[in-house]
Amino acid sequence: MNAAMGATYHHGSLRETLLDAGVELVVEAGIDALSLRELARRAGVSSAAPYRHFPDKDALLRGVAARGYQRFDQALGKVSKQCAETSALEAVQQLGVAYVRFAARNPNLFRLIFSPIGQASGHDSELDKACRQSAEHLPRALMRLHEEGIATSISVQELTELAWALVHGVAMLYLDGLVGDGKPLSAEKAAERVTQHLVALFRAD
Amino acid sequence: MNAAMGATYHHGSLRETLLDAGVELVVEAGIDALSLRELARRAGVSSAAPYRHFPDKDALLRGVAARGYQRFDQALGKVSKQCAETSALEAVQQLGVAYVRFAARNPNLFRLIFSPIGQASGHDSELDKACRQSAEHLPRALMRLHEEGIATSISVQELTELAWALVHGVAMLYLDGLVGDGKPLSAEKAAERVTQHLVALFRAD
DNA sequence: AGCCTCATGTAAACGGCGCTAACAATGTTA
DNA sequence: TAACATTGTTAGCGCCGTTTACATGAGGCT
Repeated sequence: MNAAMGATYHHGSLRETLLDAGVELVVEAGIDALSLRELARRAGVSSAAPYRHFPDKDALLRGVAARGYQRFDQALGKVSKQCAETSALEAVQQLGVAYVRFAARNPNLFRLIFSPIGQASGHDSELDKACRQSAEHLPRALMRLHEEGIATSISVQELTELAWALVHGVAMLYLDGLVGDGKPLSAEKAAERVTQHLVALFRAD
Repeated sequence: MNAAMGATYHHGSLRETLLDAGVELVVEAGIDALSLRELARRAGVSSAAPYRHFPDKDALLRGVAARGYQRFDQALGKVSKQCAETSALEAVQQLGVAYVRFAARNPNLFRLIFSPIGQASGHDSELDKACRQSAEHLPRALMRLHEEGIATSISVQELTELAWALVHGVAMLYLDGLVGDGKPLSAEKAAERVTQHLVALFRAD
């Protein structure tokens, strides 16, 4: 297929094009603004063409969610690597901040991946994989914590629930404008404040 | 207006009827399942009738969200009163459990009130009021904590952010099926586990 | 009572949506 | 080259949100 295509009947990479446009549209205007017809328009094909690549709109949205998870995973993975040589406590803190920062910078993608669509498992292996991968960073960092002899009285699973719930809650409340009590607190500040208490809890153990 | 109405031209309480039907529909089938036409059908009026009471669909959804917040506020208020004579720590813990329990029992309402629609402030005074009210239970309980001399090194606002983020995160992750690691953990159990760590943090302070 | 007015209902229409069916063009392979 | 599978197109269905023009009836005024 010719990459520099002109007026060919077959698009050549419609599936990818639709997913790209889908991510773009979600990022710019939110989930509700996405319609198959609009994506088809942007890709320069007819309204029915997307159905050759996705059984229905939800399937396409799962594809978009999968890409969102991949970005999320990359953002967390980057921080994990950067903190490979710091203390485990520092790594956990940084991971928490990165979690909230991603939500703040990509609110629509974040809302999508943690919506029923993004959580529909068993339909899209790519989504499932990306979801699983992005959920592994926190447990890994907490495992390091155990290895350093910190907070060993609590199981890694329970530590994960605790830390995950905390940063996820901050992220969600931040997106809803419910954190900061009026003042436009930055997402990083909010995350730092909260994760510091978490770290204090670990230290106290 | 006659309450036991027959074939009157004017409905008499269409606004309330629509909101009732809206809550019902959201509870049963989720936000996306709600359409103005369906509500009109259930109320036995024409498709355009709802526009005499709501400028658009979002306005009606805000009304539904306001009712959701009122239920939420009631659930938390009930627990607050029950815990008026217990220790402040116990009250905080019970409040956290009630928060997650409400989310688990009313997933669709919970998702609605913490969606952009439920958070749109300045449009619906009833919504704003119900939102503010339901957000006051936690700070009040944490204030009692301070009065008992617990965790006084942290401001009530910061305590609120911490506790709120934690329980909100648990609630959200629970709705997404992301807590419990496979096993069907009850919402109460999940909330208890997490809030116990929070209480431990307060005690350690 | 009769009338006016206004709130609140109806009917009909518009464009946009998800989705399907029938058909056409292209790529692939024997 | 001929058959076949893939991937496009066109046209149309029913549902949706919303608007416009019109109908009904309840309450206040004289």
